[in-house]
Amino acid sequence: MLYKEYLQHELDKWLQEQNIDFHTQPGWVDFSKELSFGDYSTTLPLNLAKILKKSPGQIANSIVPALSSAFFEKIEATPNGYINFFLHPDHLIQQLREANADPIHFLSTTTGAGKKVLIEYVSCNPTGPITVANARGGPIGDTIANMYTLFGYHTEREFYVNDMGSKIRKLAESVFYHIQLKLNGSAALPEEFYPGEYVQEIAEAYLQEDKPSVLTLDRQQAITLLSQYSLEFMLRKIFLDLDDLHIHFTQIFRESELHKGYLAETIQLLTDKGATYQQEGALWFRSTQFGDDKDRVLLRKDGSPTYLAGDISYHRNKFERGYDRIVDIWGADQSHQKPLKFALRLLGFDEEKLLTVVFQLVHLFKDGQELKMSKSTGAFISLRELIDEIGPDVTRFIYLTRSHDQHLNFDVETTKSHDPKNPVFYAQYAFTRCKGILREARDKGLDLTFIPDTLTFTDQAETDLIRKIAHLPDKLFRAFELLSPHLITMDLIDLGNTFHLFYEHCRVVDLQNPETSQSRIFLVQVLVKIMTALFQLLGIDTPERM
RNA sequence: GCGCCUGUAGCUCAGGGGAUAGAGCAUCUGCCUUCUAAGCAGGUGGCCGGGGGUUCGAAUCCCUCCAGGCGCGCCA
Repeated sequence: MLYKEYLQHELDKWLQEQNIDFHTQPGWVDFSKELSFGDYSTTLPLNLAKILKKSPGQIANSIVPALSSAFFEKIEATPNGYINFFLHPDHLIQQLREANADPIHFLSTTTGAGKKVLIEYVSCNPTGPITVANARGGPIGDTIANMYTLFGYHTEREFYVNDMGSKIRKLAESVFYHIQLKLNGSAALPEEFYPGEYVQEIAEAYLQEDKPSVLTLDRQQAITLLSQYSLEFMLRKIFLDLDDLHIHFTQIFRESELHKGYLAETIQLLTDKGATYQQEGALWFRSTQFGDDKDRVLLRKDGSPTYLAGDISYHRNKFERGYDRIVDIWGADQSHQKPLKFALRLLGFDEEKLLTVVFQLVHLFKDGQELKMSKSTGAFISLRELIDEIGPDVTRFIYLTRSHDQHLNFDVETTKSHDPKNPVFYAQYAFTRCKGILREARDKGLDLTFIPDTLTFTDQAETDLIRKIAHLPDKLFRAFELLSPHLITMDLIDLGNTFHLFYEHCRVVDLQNPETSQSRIFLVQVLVKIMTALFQLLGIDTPERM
């Protein structure tokens, strides 16, 4: 149940009845700052004071009588002008029962029913292993996609492969070098070269597969062959690494698909709009017309399309596939957002449908020194190394604790030491404690399927936990609106905290007090279901024991 | 120089113009004969980068300065 939405609606209704030409703003109904202020609070009276020329306290007093509702036990106007809403205990228990019956339905809404969303993420260049830096889009994109699914959207997850660019050729040149070195004992270093160890790995894998010796081919043919091979090799590795983080795609889109006339057609469409011009042998997009810093090249002197031209075509294709919403998860080093959106507007697409989540880059430190990562120098920490050191759960959790527009800094040493104080364990431990309680209950012969007709909760720690559960739908919806998975992570830590408190205060399995025991077992079972759903959203495991 | 992001406790970070600025970690003090102490309770710790402005009210919005990151290719 989304109480914020409900309350905002009620307040707007009151404003209308009073003929006050004023509309509430989303932030005006929010969770109360502390438990003594109830569950939800509004600052509407404070905002009305000036218009109505009355004190906020007076206004609060005049609104309260109009707001009676079965959901709330108490609606209180404070002298300083807040209105605090206290959820009714009976209603809270009703919410618990609903959460138990169908946790997914309890947590979500059907906002996206019948709608289609495409979400594209990671899409790293297959010119090397996926690194700690470019993997960040993985957990973010995957969790956002999970949220869309939760809220009823038909969700497609896409990985875009740049299989046409010069960087693939550079990789092939590098692999070719190693093959020549291996077979001939010597080779000329190509002008463009990737120094990483993985390049040798590709060369060795190629030779092991008993391929016809590339050395008999002319250079051009050899490079073409090796481009293909290296690309597929790296893609397999990337998807294997992502698989360990439980990241999967419903489809892969290859840039080469666009080069069968679609890209040329897209450029023609832009030209038809008068948005391109020829200069110095290249075809330019007149993006300054829309406020861009400078015009952008679409077709180079040699006639080959730029990355931007490809991406405009790719997004045109996304739009033409008919989604209600298109989400791009981009690293901060992607700089062509502006001209891309200009082009799409020009092509007649609704920009509002396209949401771009830009995440800031990852910075690694060791002994206080930043480790600079670069594929071209071969210096980087691969995602694989990180997963091997700290496991997939901690890896995902680290990526998901920070807001995407926050730089992600972490120290290699502290992260590699598998620190048991990592916050992911705090939340997971709460979960395993729940599971421990249920095991104990079962061992003592209690019936876990039994749901009492009357549930009684008297301890403060119990009601606090129940209230936290009741607030979750609002919290999740907020995380969804903002496409901010890290808020879910925070909620899990918060929920864990409230549970640990409950655990200390309230003995659950207690044969001397069967009624209290049954109510608490029910509560723990609901919590298990809720936490499972939240961990699933984050793609993090729910261990039985730790 | 221009554009985007950031600056909040010792560290990593939450915080939708409103009530006394929060969490985890670290540190100090207590708590295991009871469902896992990877926990709980309590203490220490803050000119919310500086300055100005808007407002009844600013960590939050605007301007400016300082500091850091990223981008500013006929690379992808």
